[in-house]
Amino acid sequence: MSNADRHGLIAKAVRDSGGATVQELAELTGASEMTIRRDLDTLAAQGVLERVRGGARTLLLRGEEPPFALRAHEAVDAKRRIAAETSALIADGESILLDSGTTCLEIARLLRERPVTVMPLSLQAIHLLGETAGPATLVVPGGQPRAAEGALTGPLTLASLAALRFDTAVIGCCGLSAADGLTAYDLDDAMVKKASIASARRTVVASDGSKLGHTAYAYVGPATLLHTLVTDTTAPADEVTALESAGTIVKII
Amino acid sequence: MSNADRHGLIAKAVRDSGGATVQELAELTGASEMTIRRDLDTLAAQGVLERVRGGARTLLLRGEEPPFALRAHEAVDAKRRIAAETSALIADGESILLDSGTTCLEIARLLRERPVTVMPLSLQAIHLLGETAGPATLVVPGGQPRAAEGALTGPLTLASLAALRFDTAVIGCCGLSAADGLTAYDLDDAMVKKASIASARRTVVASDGSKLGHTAYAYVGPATLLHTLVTDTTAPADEVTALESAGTIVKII
DNA sequence: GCTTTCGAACATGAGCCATGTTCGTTACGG
DNA sequence: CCGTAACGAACATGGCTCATGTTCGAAAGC
Repeated sequence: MSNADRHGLIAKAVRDSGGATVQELAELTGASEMTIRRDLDTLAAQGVLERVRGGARTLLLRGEEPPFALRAHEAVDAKRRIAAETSALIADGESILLDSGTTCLEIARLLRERPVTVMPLSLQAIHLLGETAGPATLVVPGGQPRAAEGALTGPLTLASLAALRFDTAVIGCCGLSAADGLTAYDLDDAMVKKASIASARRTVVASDGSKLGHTAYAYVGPATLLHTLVTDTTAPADEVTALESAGTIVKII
Repeated sequence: MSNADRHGLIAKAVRDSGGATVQELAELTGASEMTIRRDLDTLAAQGVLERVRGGARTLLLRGEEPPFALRAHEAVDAKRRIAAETSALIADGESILLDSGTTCLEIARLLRERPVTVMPLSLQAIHLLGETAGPATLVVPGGQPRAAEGALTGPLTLASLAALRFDTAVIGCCGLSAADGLTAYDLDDAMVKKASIASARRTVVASDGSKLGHTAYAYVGPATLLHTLVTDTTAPADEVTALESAGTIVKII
């Protein structure tokens, strides 16, 4: 079992029952108590849980998004496939706006090898595109990063978006439905997504099926703004048909 | 001998004589030819030299700056000490503009642990400040990074600078003299430095002594714009006195 | 004050990275 | 067109780092 797997197990156990003791977690994972303690410290630093004497307590409220460090290791396969398909929708030479989130980070990994211009809206993607001298051209937007998420937001980000026009905006999402449109967990994020869509000729949403039919609390815009949705087979069929009849092209991988 | 040491030796040998064979370099460093080939590939990717059959040729013109990857390992000690002194000049709570370059990267490492707001002008420093959740607040400027240097330049950078005002601008330099003022190797860089100084109440230059009395080709501004210079004992005494009589406070570490 | 938990320090082992060696392939010179 | 030298892919090896476990003294809670 890898380090990340164990972290996932612990986070799930703590979230499901609201808390757990070090002993319980050691039994559950088969690791020693010392290792569990170290894991709990790590997860506490990531904001996944709260350390208490004897164990840990959950910090996550229902409906809230789990932290980036955890999501990055979940459903990697589906994300890779969605990323590959999204990348295939993009032609050489395009200028691309790339949203924050784990799926978009996978897309950044692929775009690095393509002759395109990319402006990523997360620190992780900036780092990925900046450290290797590939054929891709990197443009950095201004902004203030939101904690571990690394998503750039605020007036500097909006100003950078306002100053440029893109061929394609690749957007990740927290919630999408034909009825409630595109939604985000964070108001600042929602503003950035809104401005992103406005600055691009075409909007592609890359999202695994679990987000479809779900509605987060910050409204971005109606589903009719979206040209294409790339998702996987876990997407609910009724949402897919509703989105398609609203004019969005849906690619199911 | 560490990897970086050997790279430094190879780069120096190639630069000094304009070129070298794999055999020569293997003898010089005591490494195998295969290792030398791998090193040459790495250095070629960094833009330090050009690979030719049987060896390598220099790419650097006289007076040009060696690439970032090499400078980062040179005179680390002096840079650390200059960085520490520069950091000491900054009060908690200040908002700081941090220039690109290896010395400023060391300063970023120290500022990470301080309750300050930092806007770094290089990708490396953004990454450093963004990955660890320290007390420092990170603000990212927009811009286009210049290759391996990671220095942000262009209209987006200038716009970000124009939108903000800072307590202190910490500037690295390529050349500084009382007569010719502050100079940079790159015109875009020079424009950013100029705008940086204009956006800050106070300008601190952090530079090892080798840059003093030296003049690069892109003019930034007169030495009278600088409030404080932090340098080391290798700084030429006559330049130091000339700068001091022009009104700059000089700290020699 | 007693018990349990905690975490610092050290031991250990697995995995990774740098290096070297071998050998078939490729490029240049005659 | 052939011979020689260089090249680089593939594998072997060894050092180093990182994760894990163990021990034990300290600290926290009952």
